[in-house]
Amino acid sequence: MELSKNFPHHEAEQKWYQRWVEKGYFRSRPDKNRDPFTIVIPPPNVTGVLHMGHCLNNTIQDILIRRARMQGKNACWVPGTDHASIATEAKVVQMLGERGIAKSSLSREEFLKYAWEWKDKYGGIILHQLKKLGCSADWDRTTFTMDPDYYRAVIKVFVDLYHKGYIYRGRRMIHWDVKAKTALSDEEVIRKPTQQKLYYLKYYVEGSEEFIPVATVRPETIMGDTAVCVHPDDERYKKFHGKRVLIPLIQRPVPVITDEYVTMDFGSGALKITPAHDMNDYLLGEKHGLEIIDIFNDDGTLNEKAVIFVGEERMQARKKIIKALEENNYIIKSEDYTSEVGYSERTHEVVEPRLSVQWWVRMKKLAEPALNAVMNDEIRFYPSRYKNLYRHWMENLRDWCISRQLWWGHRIPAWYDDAGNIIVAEDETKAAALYEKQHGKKATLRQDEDCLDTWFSSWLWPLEVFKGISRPGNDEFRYYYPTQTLVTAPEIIFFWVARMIMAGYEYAGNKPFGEVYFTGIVRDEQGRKMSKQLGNSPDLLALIDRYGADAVRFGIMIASPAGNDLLFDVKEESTLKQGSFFINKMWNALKLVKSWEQRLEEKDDASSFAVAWFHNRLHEAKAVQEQFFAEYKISEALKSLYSLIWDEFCSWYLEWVKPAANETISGSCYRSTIYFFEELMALLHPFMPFVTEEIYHKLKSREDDLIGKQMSAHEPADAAVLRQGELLKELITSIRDARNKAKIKPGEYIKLYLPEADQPVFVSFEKILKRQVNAEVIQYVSHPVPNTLTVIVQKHKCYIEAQHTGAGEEQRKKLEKDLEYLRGFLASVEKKLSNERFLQNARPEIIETEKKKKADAEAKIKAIEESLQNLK
RNA sequence: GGGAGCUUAGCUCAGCUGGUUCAGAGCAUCUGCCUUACAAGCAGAGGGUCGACGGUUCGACUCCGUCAGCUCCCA
Repeated sequence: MELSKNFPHHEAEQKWYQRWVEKGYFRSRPDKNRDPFTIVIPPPNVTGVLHMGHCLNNTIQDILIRRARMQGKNACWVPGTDHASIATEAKVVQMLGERGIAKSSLSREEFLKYAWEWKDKYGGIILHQLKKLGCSADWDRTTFTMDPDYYRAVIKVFVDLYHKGYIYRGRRMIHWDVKAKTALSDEEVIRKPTQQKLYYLKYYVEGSEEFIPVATVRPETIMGDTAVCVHPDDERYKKFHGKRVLIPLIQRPVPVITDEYVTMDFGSGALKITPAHDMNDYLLGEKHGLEIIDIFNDDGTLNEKAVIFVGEERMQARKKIIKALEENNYIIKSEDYTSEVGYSERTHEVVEPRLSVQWWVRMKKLAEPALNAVMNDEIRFYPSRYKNLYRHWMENLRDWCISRQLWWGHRIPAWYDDAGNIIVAEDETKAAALYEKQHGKKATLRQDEDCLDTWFSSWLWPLEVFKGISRPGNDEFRYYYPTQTLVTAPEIIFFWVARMIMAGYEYAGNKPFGEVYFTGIVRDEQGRKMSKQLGNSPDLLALIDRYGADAVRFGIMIASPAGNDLLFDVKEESTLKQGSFFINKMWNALKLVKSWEQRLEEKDDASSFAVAWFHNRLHEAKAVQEQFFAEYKISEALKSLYSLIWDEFCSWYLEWVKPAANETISGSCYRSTIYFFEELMALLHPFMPFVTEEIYHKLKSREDDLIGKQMSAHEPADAAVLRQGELLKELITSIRDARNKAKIKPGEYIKLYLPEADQPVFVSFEKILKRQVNAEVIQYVSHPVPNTLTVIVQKHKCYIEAQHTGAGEEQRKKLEKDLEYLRGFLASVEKKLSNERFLQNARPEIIETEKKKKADAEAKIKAIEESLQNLK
């Protein structure tokens, strides 16, 4: 079989993915004879296109799923997308805009028609991109959060929570996006330090020439003031307690109140209270029973309650009011001031705190079991430090605002009559019936216009992908739930992870997943988070096209320390190159091994030591893999495989067994080599599925596929053989180094003398050693050989004889350097051993190892001293 | 303002319950090789007083404290 020069990734990716799908490897059905291993994908936005974050996240999931599949588990990876109400609605509005249609000109039904049109056309592109990455999800299970069943499930949960008393309607202070005209959850608000001006305004005391200076960054809201607050102990203002002051320009009197909340040395120490337009003011207002005056319309313009500048947009109003205040001599001074200002994640407008009637979920009770589950490790977090963060959040939970002023999403199942009575039911018919029952009459009911927060549907994800809400207790649900592992970004621990846990306990009485692995955040080479806004995420499909999916997977995983952020060098693409070099290396190893097919001979295996050594090395590596996976150190696992394949297998093992130019290779050695190669491909397959599958098939013609291969369990490795292998490597390296330093040409043969006393140690790998250091002959001697280079490996003294051992100087320098180090080392060990307090306090085994260190160092020093003698 | 995390070779990171034959890996760098799988390679090498200062200890990269710098989450 002729092998191409390089691994043909385009062809292989297409070929194998198609075959995997056709043979149904990704498909999972309940099977009582096997344990399920289930992962639900964090559903990407239906508007999403593959970016680095997805790539990392889904590669990890695929690695876990493929590994589980090869370990005999019933691996089930459920894919899907999230309807992403705000993002999608924005896309649809944009599409309409391009067609010259204004959203306001459409009815809700018309708009939704366009929205579905958009979704059917562009939605789910990302799922195709995940296939390009090689993701082995069960595509038959693809779920969308607005699928009919899913939709009903969301509504059912809303109705249920409402009747249980968890959901209520309340006037609360919320973040308002004046551009999108919608409420935002706390999480959708981005806080950024912003340069502002702090104005000191005169609030004249009623009927007096005296005034209280009040500092504010939002002078346009003074018309909504309902008090001025000072610290009760503030001497400057004690005389004004109980008095009233006049709001500048409009002259409305408001009381002076006191509260310890005020910081005396910030600003003027006097705070204007505007309960309608500031979170803290609202709380203070509630505490002191203040009136609430809302001076804004929902688009951020001033309303008639503002009295002045009615109809002006808030930022314009600020400019105008400052001018008016200046003209009327109300401004004492202004100073620069930087503080955090909230911006809408979607529209980037400054968020307006606003009082609004919204739907809420009471969280406290739901949170209890969810907090306990994580704290007592029923659900494990990796890395575990997120437990602290989680606890802190769960213990300080606030109610969840779940209504959104959007059309794309799950419409709130609440109906109102003309008097404003509320009926919550799953559909209009049920609502009407319930209304009649409650009120004893029929009425025209009007459904709430708002939609539910997207997270109110995604918190049901692990439940409803198996129809756990719409068809509770069904077989699939009972088999797959709870799922095993959730892989997600730490930034959505509260939006999503915490709420799924709550929903899990509320609706299934059980956790939704056993383990949560938090990935790092992907950053660019400048350390900036990769984001759509910055446009610093590379085009993944282009990278996959250029380097291949395996190289991309490798590149992103190798750079991805567990739980830490990942710096991805987009410019150099260095880890991608490393990945494709690695593929090339394996491809060439394949070519080498295949070339032996024509040179087989059934004979004694001269390299049996190599086979025995690699056999043990492989089992040791398998155990290491298991350990790494158990701790979710996935990039460590990949690093160790990389080194196992490149260094141990290619650089050492293959070189040891490689037949010389005109020689044959023993059949048993060849078969072992093929077996090792297969095992290595199996270990690597979860990380790099395509190239490993290709090599697996090229190694031997076969019917089965690597993706479905069951991994054999590892056996305990023989430590003695492993030590022998390390000794051999060290001998080879040291002798080669000595050759280099003595300027012995690579092609030149040497004579190698080994210590007779150690012959039993060397004999098993003597032949390998001879070839690897290019020795013409190996002899065992009991005394130093004159006119040779000495190499000391561990405790063994070896002598090299060459035609011109010329530059003995290098050799001497090295030995002297080693000697110096060892003497220093010995001194420190001796010092320690002569320290009585050390002897008293240290554990016995520590003292033993120190004694051994001393003996070893002494032996080695002696050997070096002898060698130096020999050099003279 | 509250909370969390990070600071180890040029870069990205490992280093568990404290004990110098462990200060390590990969990439990058340097030297020598176009050796019949691979120059996308092979064989070697150099490079860090483990952010700063204190403390605990016989002994600290590893524990505690203070400080500095960076990042994230929340008010």
